[in-house]
Amino acid sequence: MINITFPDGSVRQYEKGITAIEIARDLSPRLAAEVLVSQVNGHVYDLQKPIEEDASVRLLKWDDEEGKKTFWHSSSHLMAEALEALYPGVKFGIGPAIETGFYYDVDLGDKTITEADLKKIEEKMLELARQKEHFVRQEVSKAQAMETYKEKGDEYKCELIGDLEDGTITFYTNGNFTDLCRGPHLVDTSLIKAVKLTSIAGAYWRGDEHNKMLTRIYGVTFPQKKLLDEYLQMLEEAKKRDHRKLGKELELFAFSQRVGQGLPLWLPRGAVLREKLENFLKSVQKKYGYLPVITPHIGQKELYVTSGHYAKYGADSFRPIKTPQEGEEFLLKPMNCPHHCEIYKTKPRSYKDLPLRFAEFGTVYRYEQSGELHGLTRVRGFTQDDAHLFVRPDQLKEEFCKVIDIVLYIFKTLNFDQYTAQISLRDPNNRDKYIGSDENWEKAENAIIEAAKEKGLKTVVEYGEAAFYGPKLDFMVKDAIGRKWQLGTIQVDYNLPERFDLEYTGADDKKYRPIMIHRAPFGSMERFVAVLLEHTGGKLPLWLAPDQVVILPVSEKYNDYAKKVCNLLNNCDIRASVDDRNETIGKRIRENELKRMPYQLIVGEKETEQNGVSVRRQGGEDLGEMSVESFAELIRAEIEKQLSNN
RNA sequence: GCCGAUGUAGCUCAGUUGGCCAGAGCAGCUGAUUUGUAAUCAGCGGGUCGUGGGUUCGAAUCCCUCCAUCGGCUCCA
Repeated sequence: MINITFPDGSVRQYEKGITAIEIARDLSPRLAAEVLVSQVNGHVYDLQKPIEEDASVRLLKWDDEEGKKTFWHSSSHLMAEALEALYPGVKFGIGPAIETGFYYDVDLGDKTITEADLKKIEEKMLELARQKEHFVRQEVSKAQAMETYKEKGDEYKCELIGDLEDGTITFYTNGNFTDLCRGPHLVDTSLIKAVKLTSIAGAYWRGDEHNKMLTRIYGVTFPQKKLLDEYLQMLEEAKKRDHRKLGKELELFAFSQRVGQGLPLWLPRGAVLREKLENFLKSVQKKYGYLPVITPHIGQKELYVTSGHYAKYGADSFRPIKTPQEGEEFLLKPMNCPHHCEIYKTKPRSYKDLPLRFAEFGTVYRYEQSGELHGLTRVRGFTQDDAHLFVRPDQLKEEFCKVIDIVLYIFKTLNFDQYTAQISLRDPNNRDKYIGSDENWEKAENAIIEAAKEKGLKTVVEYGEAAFYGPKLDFMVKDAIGRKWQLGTIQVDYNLPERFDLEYTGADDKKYRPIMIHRAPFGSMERFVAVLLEHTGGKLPLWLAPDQVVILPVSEKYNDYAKKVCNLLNNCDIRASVDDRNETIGKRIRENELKRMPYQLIVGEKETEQNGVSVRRQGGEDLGEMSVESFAELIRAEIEKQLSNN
């Protein structure tokens, strides 16, 4: 007999060699029906794997991350089986589970698959799922595995097997389909009740653009039809919140083919929104001792040769700008840091001057590959809410912590209450990708890790995600419908101070090198506005709304009164306008609702007589009649509440 | 940049297998209406069918080039 310990601490005894699914059946039939995969002593295993000794066992279900992952991984095998049935001779690359769903990369030879074919594949998958095919694990030798796939003519699998160690190779078979796979998998396919193949795209074999492009088919599956419906509904909701759509509808920004791709045009309303965001951050930064600076949009090529960016990115950037002067070349500013370094160098600095914090809403231009451009989240010209902090080593951690404070304050004010921080460190196996000494890298990495810990951030560490000049801390927020976005970033840099030979004089009259912190809490104005729109669905908080109030006279007779009210509100710094178009009141209300107008004031006979307004809040709530002064006070109080955030 | 899809009026979309002058709703303009909390009525104007080329008696429709957009891949200082 062996002892099995459960997550609640209870222990039961079972025969040696019992499987997790048998344990589940013993505990309850319902659990047995729902369990997807097991975790034995921390490792995820097939439910049919015999347990040979004392172990702690968790039975993972749909709600467990690993449960979902196994479910989707098995689904990708199910899809592969369907593909092989429908397209004989298809070769397979890899088919993993992803955050939502799964994909399989396939080589269809001279055949092609289009969106129209997905339905057929879905139906085949459901047909196979209903046959309750068991996932059967089989250990094979490297030679056997190689032989199988050579015979099948699948060079991709052969390549994968080539990289594996003999003795660790396993196959999984469901129905007529066998795949090289580490597992684990579901017990059988019958748990897969709903299938949706979501899209089809090209993907390079092993992610390398020099390799052949395979066809990637994305899908998602669920153990209940209801869950699929909910998922599809979420996708609909996401579509409605798409910032590109909202940007057009709310007249915030636009793109023009003539101006060029990836170069956003900010419309009047969008410009107001941006201005409000900028002013908000400026006032926070003022409190934290930042000094505003302004630098030009271009700089001599030499500047970027000094910074090292030219060597790294020069070839893939906008071409240098030539002048009538032979040999003179300028680059469009791709980042603000080199300029800020030169500001640092405008005079000798003492240890007493530090930290120095130069802030600038700096517009930069980067030649992103055309296929990468996307709405406002990935553009070729954008404005960073940038600042560079020049600090002494003994100030590094404290300054880093204060930057984290700013980021968190912004998140709180804008109701991003779910966020994590990613600590991006060097790829330990590929150190020549980075510039700077090992010693400095270690110091910088430790400073970030400690600061994040001190601030109690929920963090994940990613190796290989660091910038080439230093490690960074990136903030990821979850929006109102659960999608993750990367926003602000804080980066430690020992490299640029070196390259620009930045110094300060210490108390001992010796020269020292300051450390630089790059930071952008929004990331960029473009990206932040995009995320904010998707988060709020366009219902911006009152203090940010480009239009806060519209006044609707019931008929022409009340236009003058409406204008008077409008003036009063404008004088209180409230962004109000009159909608006196010759349309019914119902139509004007509808249109202003569609524009996400926070407040609509209806004025007619009653209101004119009593010097009042009837207040409708966005969404339809009727706040009744009140004086103009009370309304202005209501607005003031609401904004104050939104900005105080304590 | 690569793979795939798409591109018809300011917006959202129709336009059968190539065939008279390319359509609708919304928006716009004009007029009527003077409106009380999510679409008043009528009339009018508006398109080189993304661009350039080709096939054809004839092209929005078929073929090629380029441009842009979308979904991915790669990338993201």
